[in-house]
Amino acid sequence: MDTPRPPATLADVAERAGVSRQTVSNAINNPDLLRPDTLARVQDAIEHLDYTPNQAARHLRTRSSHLVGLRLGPAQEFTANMAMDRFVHALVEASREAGYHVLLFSGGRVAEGELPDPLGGYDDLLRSTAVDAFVVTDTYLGNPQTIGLAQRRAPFVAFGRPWDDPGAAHPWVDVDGAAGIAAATEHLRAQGHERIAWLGWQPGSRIGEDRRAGWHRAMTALGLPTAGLEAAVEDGVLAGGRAAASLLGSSAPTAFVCASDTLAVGVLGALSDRGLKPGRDVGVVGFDDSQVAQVMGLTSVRQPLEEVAVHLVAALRALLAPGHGAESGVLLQPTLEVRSSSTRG
Amino acid sequence: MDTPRPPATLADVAERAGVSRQTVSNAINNPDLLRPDTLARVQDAIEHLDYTPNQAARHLRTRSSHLVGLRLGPAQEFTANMAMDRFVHALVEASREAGYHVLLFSGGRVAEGELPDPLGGYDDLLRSTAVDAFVVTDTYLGNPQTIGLAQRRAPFVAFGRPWDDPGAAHPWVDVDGAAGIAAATEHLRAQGHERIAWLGWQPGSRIGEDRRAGWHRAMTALGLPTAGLEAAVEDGVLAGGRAAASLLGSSAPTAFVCASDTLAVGVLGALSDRGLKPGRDVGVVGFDDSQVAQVMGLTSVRQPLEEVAVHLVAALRALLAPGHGAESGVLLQPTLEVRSSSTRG
DNA sequence: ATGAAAGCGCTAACAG
DNA sequence: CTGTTAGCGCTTTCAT
Repeated sequence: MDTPRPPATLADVAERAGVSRQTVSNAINNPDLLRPDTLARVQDAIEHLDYTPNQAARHLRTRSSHLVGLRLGPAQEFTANMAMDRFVHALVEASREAGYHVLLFSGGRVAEGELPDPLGGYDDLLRSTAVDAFVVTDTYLGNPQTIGLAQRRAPFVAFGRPWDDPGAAHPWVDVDGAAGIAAATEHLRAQGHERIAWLGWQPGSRIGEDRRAGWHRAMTALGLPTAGLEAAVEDGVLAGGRAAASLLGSSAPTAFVCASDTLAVGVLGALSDRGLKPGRDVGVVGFDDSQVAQVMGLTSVRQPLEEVAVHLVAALRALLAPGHGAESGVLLQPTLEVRSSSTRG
Repeated sequence: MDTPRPPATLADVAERAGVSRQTVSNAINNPDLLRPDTLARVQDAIEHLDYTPNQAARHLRTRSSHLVGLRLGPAQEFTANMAMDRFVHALVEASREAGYHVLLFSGGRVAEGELPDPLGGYDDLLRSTAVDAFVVTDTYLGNPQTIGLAQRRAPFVAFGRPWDDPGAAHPWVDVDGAAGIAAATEHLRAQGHERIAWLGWQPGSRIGEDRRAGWHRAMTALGLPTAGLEAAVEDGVLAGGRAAASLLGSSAPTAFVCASDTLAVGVLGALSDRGLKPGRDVGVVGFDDSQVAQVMGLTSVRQPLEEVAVHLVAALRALLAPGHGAESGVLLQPTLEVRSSSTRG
């Protein structure tokens, strides 16, 4: 009994307001063009008829869906998606404020032994005009997709620097991981530590190398030794624990800066095995401020994902609405969330 | 130099194949209607022109966007979103296989002191024909949105039972939390525990009450006492730790079953404070199999979210393509991920 | 089995 | 400032 009738259209509103369809369209998209009284009449009609513009029609006409595509990687890619949840939230919120929605898609299931197609899913969405643009997040893998997308002239913005292609023309936003790690190192120094170890990933990840550089740079600036104080392992709790145990045995560090929360949790376990208390006895800092860090009282470098999302969306708007010049690269500073794992007392 | 020309349309394909537009449309949507040789010719043209149907046009014509809306709550709602990430992944994957994409939206920022609008965002998306249907996840709050959506005749499926409305007509999928907790309780009994405590939430949450019932039922069936062996606190590590400490002091439990991983982490902390080792000395089981549980070696009840997503999408298809009778309610069984926190040795 | 006509609801371009 | 005309690309009649 409630609303069995089909939704109102522009024509319905026009008729009720006694104007043409075009005028209604203008009332919505260019209110300034209308005389105040006409505008009021139209708005009244819109209200009464509970009118909402049909997106499909608008989309077809304007060739703009107001949708941005975000590909969800085949889960658990390395370490990055510990923060993915927060990022998605932030992106949805920032997009909403700009009048966009976020369309999620997957690259498709990756068959056993096959390499995932770095462009899987992008092409169809774009050519079918389902989305206006993409947000690309997994640039830490190297950046095959940014290259591929650029070749296809696909509008996109990247969360992540174009490490391997300084001449890349697309807009990007990234977080200065090296600076975050340097701040963590300085924080530990301020807590009285001098033998501060780096627990990072095996070479091959630009992000990992960047973070390590932050540690090394800070240590050097502080006049502290680095020799024998680092280990590179795969990202995992067990691997982190083993590496920490080994470092503790060989070079007596009193603090650890880690490339990820996962590794830091491993360190925590190694400390516990030796009866050492995090914070009081040995300082530990992780990276990503994941739920795990929050729950375990682990000090961690936190990426300003909300801010990242806002900049990405701003870049998108600039990209899609020519005229607005875009910042083509933005590097944001992370913050250090200090918890008990790095403070004495 | 690559693809500056606009994407091919149906008409382009028709011309190249020497048939009418309609025939091309049929080749795509009803291939059976074409003679094999015509079909081949058309497919050839499609291939050569790299044609992809324009979604906007199809959407306008068929009144179906092939998009399902999923609202992201204002972050951190209670405990549920520890698993949200996994669920979103699963839903995207299941949707893809059914030819749908997932549109994320937010309820809008909730102003200080205001109640969030349970229907915020839904209405516009629906009336603007931006989405075909919704997946509603936050039914644990009670279910104002299911009621509101039902009133608006909005097509939707729910992850979560209609606790307060057994007569609800919408399709739903849920996980049998009580059974999961009962299995956890039995597991602890099999490990030799008899004084198994329940650490749950304050009354008012149907989900919380359901999980507690699973513990109580299992304890009774096992002939074990429950008196003095339970506590109800707000969901948090600190609260969980305090409650565990109190129970340990008052009634000497040797194991804890918890309503969430968060509470279980609190228990772990309390044990550590007393020099007790999880597993060996005291058994602990959490709920949700979050990253925290995986990283800390916490035994936890795991919801089969992939399966949930598949059933939700199946229900959606049935809802949107009348004829296919839908199952209107599905209750799935969780599994117990056994780790060191609940096993001796 | 294929084609022709009509129109989904909207907005860009031009007239008035 | 407002109205008219045309058409975005597709699919649903209905003929053939």
